[in-house]
Amino acid sequence: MKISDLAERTGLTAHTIRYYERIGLMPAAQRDRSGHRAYDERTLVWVEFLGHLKTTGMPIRDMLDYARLRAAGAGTEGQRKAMLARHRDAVALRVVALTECLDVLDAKIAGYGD
Amino acid sequence: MKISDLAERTGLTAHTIRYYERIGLMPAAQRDRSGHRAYDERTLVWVEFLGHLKTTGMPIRDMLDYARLRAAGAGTEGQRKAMLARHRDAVALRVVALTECLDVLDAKIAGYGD
DNA sequence: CTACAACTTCGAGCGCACTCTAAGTCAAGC
DNA sequence: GCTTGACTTAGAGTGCGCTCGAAGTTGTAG
Repeated sequence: MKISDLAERTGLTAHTIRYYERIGLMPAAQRDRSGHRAYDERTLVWVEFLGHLKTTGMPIRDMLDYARLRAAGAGTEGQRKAMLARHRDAVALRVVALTECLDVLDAKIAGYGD
Repeated sequence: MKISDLAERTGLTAHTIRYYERIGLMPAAQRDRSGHRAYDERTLVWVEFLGHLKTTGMPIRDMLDYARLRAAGAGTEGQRKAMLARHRDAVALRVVALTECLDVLDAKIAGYGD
């Protein structure tokens, strides 16, 4: 898979994918004989997971912490699990806050009449 | 109410409140005899409402559109209601997306075992 | 009278997450 | 053989939403 294919399948741009590699969010890509990046399905899964973290508002610096633990391999599972659990709880709180805001918005909208 | 009081009651800083006024998110404040900004309860309500829009991810440029309609007064209620309704729907979609991501996170966390 | 905190304006600076440009390389199709 | 287009690098630029600093004024407490 070339960078343009990965871009299409993830919704990122090739620019953004190179940026992610540069800052360490993605491991250095394999290269084909002409020096172009060549990706496999495992990379796709990783980028999609990063997408979930991004959707839920995790800052890149935290994704980097997670990526570094992942790169460190065995022995870091506990820390990774704890990180994700903390993040999960924060997201759940945000869902509650958003739901409350929806009520406020609905009330305001209703207040405008027809 | 002085700017420091409004700051304390809204959780914003005085710097941010002046910034909001500068860009047009808040109407030019009344001044006391020494030139200091003096706020009433209505301003507090407005800032709290801006807080709801911010919490739900509305960009400042959209808040500005809303603020301008509000400043224009009567006759813009329909547009304001439509804006809020569109925003409400977008927020509802985000809540759904976040909830789906929570499931993904839970699955991932469970995958790490104990 | 003096010290001090809180206010004022203007404008620069910052952190985040991209986003784009320039200049160059390479493989495939006509 | 030449054009086309996707790739490569390094580094600069962008938009958002603050955030801070400098320099000056004002009201209150001791």
